[in-house]
Amino acid sequence: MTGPASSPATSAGTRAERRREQVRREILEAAFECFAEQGYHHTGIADIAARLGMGHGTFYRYFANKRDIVDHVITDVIDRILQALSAENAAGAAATLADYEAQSERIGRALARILGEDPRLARLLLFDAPAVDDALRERVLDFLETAVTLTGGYLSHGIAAGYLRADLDVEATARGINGMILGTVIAAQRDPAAASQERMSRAVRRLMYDGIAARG
Amino acid sequence: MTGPASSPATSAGTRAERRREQVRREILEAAFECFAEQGYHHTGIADIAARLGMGHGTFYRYFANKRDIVDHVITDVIDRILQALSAENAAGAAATLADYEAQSERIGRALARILGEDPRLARLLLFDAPAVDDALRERVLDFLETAVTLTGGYLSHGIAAGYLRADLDVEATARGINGMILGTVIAAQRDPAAASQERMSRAVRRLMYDGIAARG
Amino acid sequence: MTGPASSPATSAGTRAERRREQVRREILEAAFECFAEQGYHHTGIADIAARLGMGHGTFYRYFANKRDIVDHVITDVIDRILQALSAENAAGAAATLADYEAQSERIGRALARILGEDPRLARLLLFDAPAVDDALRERVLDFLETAVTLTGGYLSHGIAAGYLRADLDVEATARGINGMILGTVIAAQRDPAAASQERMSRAVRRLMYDGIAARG
Amino acid sequence: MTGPASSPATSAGTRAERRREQVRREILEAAFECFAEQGYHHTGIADIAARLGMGHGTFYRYFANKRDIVDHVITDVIDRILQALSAENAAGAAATLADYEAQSERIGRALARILGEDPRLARLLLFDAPAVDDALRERVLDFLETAVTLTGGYLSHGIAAGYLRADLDVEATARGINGMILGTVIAAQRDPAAASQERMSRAVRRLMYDGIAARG
DNA sequence: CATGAATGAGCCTTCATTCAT
DNA sequence: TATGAATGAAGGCTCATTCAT
Repeated sequence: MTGPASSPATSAGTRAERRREQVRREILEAAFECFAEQGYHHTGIADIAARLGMGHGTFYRYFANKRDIVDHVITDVIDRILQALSAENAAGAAATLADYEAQSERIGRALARILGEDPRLARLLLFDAPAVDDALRERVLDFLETAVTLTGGYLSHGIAAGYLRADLDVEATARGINGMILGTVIAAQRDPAAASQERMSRAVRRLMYDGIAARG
Repeated sequence: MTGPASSPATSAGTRAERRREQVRREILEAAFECFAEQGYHHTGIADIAARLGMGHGTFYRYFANKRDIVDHVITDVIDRILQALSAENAAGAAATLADYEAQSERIGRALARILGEDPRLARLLLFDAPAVDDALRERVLDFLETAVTLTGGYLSHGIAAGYLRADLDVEATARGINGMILGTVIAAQRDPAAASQERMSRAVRRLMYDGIAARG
Repeated sequence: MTGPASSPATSAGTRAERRREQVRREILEAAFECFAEQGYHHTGIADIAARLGMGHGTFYRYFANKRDIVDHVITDVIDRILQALSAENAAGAAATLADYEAQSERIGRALARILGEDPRLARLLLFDAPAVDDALRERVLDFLETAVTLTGGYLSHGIAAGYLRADLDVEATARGINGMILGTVIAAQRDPAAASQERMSRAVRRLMYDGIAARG
Repeated sequence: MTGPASSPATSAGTRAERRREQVRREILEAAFECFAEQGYHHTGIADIAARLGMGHGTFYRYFANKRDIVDHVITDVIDRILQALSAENAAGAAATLADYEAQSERIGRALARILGEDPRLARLLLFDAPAVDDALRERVLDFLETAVTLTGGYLSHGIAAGYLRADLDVEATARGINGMILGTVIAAQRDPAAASQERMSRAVRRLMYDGIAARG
C-alpha cells in the first residue's frame, strides 16, 4: 500500500515473465519496508525474504545483491516523488501569479500527500540512502539537484511571463524554495500531522510573497 | 625539577592528563575523518587506529566502543556548529530590521565558514549519523529542532520589536528559513565554492524581504 | 518418487530434519571431545568446526553460541549418567539386604561402565563445567544433589523394609555413600583400569556392611 | 583473614627483601580472593591489582604471569589443607580404636574448620584449578592422591596395631573414606552451615564402624 | 525455479604482557 | 621500583553470498 510501486506496465511478455515481474516487485516492496523501518545496514537479506515467507536464496534470483536492491528501491522512491511532482506540473502552464500560486499549492499538496502519508519514504531517501555508499549519496544529491532544476524551470517561466521579479537569481532562489520544502519534509519526520503541512504551506507562501518584514 | 616548563597548559591537570586529553582529541579527530570519508559502517576501529599509527587496542583505552565514539564525534560536530551560531548571536540584540539583516548575514557567514570550509562536517551530520541507529537519528533531528527554536527566537524578538510582521507563524516560518539554510548547506556538498554561499545568502535575503513576485 | 527409501529412520521428521538432527549431534559430539580434551576455555568454536571439517559459521546454524553448546553438552553428559542409573534402578524394588546389595552392585557396574569407559565424561562434568560460570557450576552441584536424593531414596526404602538400620541419618549417609562413588570416579581419572572399579566396589561394600573395625 | 597464608618465615633477609615478600603475599592473597570469587578465567590481572590499589604493571615484578600466580595460589591452598591435616596427625600415634576414632574426629574438625570457614578454598581447588590446564589439574589430582596415601597410612597403622580389620584393601578403602570427606566438602558448597559438618561427621563414623545394615 | 545449508571474510572487543618514564 | 599506556594476538559472532538439491 505504502511502499514503492511504479512502472505502469505490469503486463508485457509471457505469463512466466509477468509472474517473475510480480515477485520482483514484491521483493522490492518488502525491501523498501525493511530498509525504511530498520535502516539499510540493520536489514539482512534474510529479513526481506522472511517478510515474504520465501527462502532467502530466492532473493538472489531476482536481484544481484544487497547493494543492487537498495539501488532499485531508491530509484523507485525517487520515481514516485518525481511522478507526484510531474502529475501536477504542466511545466510552464502558469500564466499569472495566481496560476503560479495555485500550481505551487497543488505541487505542495501532492508532495505532502505522498511524503506525509508515509514518512518512511523521506526517512529512507534522506537518512538512510546517503549512508550506503558514495554512489548512492550522489544519486540522492542528484535527485535534489533535479528538484532544484525543476523549481528553477518554474521560476524562469514566471520571469519570462512577467509575474516574477526579473532580477531573481533563479538557481539560488530555487535552492532556497526547495530547502523550505526539505525543511517541511524533515519536520514531518517528527510530527507527521497533516495539519503541520498546511501550516508550513501557508507560512512558506507568506514568506515568499509577502516577505517577513513588517510593512513600513 | 619535573622537567622544563613548556607547553602553555592547553588544559588543566597533570602532564599525563593533558597528554591523555590530547590523544583523546586525536582519536576523535581521526574518527571524524574516517567516518566522514568512508561512512560509519565502512569504518573499522582498525582504520581509526591505523590513521594514527597506533595499535587498535589503544582505541579502547579512550572510548568504550565504536558506538561511543560516533556519539562523541557527532556531539563535537553539533557543538562546533552551535558555537559558530552563538558566537554571532547576541540573542535578541537586533533593534531594527537593518540590525536583524546584518545579524542574519553574520550568522550566515559563520555557518558558511564552518560548514563550507569542511564539507565533511555537514556530510557526517546529515548523511551518515542518521543512519547509525535510531538514537543518533533522533539526536540529529533534535539538533535541527534546536536550530528551529533558535531561529524562532529571533523572529519572535523581531515581532516584539516591531520590525517583523506581527502575523508571522513563528514556528512554521522558522522551519522555512532553516530549510533554506539546509538547502544551502546541502548544495555546498556538491559545489563548496564560497561564492555560492554569497549567492545563496543574497537570494535568501531577497526572497525573505522582497518576495519573489514582481512588484505590481 | 522422492528418492530411495533407505536410512532406517533414526528419528522422526523429514529427511532434512533427520539430517539436521544428525549434524547437531555431530557438533555436540565434537564439542564434547574438544571441551573434554582441551577444556572449555581453550576450545574455540573454530576448533569444534575444524574437527568436523566444516566452516565455523555453520556452527551458529545449530547452536546460539559457545555458552549454549556447553550447556547442551553438559545436559547430555548428565542425562547419560542418569540414564545409566535409572536403567538399573527399579526404584524401591529391593526387598532384602541381599537384593539391595545386588542392586547397588548393578548400579555401580553401570556407572563404572559409562564413566570408566570414557574418563572424559567425568573430567568434563567435574573438572571443566564448574569453571565455566556460576550457572553451570550450580547445574553440576544440582546434579550431585539429585544423586544424593536418589541414594537417599534407596536408603529410606531399605529402612522401611527393615533391612537397613532405622537410625540412619538418611541424607548425611547418602552424601557419604555418594562421596565414595565420587572418590572412585575421580580415582579412575588417573587409573582407568576397570579392575580398580572392582576393587573399589568391593572395598566400599565391605566398608558399608562390615565396617572397618576389627571384630572384637 | 581467610585467604592463603603459609611460609612461617616472614622474616629473613634485608628490610627490602622482607618488604618484597610482604607485597608478594598481598598479591597472592588478592589473587586468591579474585580467583575464588570470579574464577580463574574471569579474573584479570587488573582485577588483582585493583584490589590492592596498585598498578597492574607492578604485578609482573612479583609474578611471571597469570599462570604463575594461580600455581602459587593453589600451592598455598594445598599447603594450608595439608598443614591442617598434619597438625592433628601424629602419624601413627593411635594405639587403640578409640584413639583412632578420636584422631579421625580431630582431623575432621580441622578440615571442617579450614574448609567450612571459607568455602572459597574448596571451590577454587576443586572447581576452578582443574580447568586452568592439564598441569594444574594433575596437581589437584596429585593432592587428592596424597590425601589418599595419608589416609592409607592411618589404615595400615591401624591394621598393624590390630584395631582395624586385617583384610582391608587399604588403598581402596582409603579412597572410599576420602570420597566421603570430599562429598562433605562439596555439600558444604551449598549449605556451609557448620552443623551439617557435625551431622556428616557422625553419619560417616556410624557408616564406617557400624555399617548401614540393620543388626540381625 | 526455489530453497536453505554451508561458508568464511570481516569486524568488534578483550586482556595478558611489555616497556618507557 | 612502580606505573599504566600501548600493544596485538586471539576469538566470538554476523551475514552476504554461493550452490547442491
